[in-house]
Amino acid sequence: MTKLETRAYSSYSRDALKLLAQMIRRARIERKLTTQELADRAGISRGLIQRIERGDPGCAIGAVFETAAIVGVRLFDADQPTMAAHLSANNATLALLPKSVRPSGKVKDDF
Amino acid sequence: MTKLETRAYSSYSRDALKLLAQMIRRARIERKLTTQELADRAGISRGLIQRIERGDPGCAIGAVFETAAIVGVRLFDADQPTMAAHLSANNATLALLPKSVRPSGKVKDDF
DNA sequence: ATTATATGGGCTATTTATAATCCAAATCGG
DNA sequence: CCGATTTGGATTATAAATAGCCCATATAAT
Repeated sequence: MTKLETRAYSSYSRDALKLLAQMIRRARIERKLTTQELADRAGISRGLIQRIERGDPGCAIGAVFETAAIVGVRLFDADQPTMAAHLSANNATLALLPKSVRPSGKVKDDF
Repeated sequence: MTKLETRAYSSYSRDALKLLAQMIRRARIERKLTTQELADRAGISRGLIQRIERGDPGCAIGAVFETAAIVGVRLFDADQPTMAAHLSANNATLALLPKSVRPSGKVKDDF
């Protein structure tokens, strides 16, 4: 039985997922890595590599990101120092933001 | 009991995960959305939103990407048409690549 | 063509994530 | 300060992912 769709995904997140999956697969092949070799390096099973390269939404994001990192796919188009910079910058901004949110009035969206 | 570390993650993928988590949390607060409201919109539980904003590697990537999309966090710094373009470009490239990989000789890496 | 092997897919057992609670503490608006 | 509510964290039952097999097919190198 093919599992029939449990959740709904926006086309945006579905495309992002597919794109990441394709980039990983392409990078793996270009680096001449076997699915098994990649699985071993990532510490996961070959079957999971297959699901990752298929863009399965149910895969653990940690496994996907780790796999991407191994084959050299850059998330956020950024290297580590750049990401670290963004992290601390975001931390600073987050510190200034309210710690809990009150939906003022009835409006939930701004546009 | 705090679950003791099962897997190892590279610092790169851990940072990428944290960064995405922070961007989501920041975007949610800036949009004045309650964790419950965001959970409802994403079709997931509030507890999962908390783990997503904590950068938990075990979260399903579909749930994370969907949540990001809802609060307006752009994956790959790209809008939908841009991603679609990358998708088809990648498809074309993949078609030219070998369909299966043979580790030539003993070398697994190229550098 | 032949041979070795990579890939795709299915299957089951086990681990893990997720939902749905509930509670205590923190936070914000009045 | 007070009251309402958001948030964080724990717990438990359920659902789902993952690992580890297996087999058939496709692919690539010789």
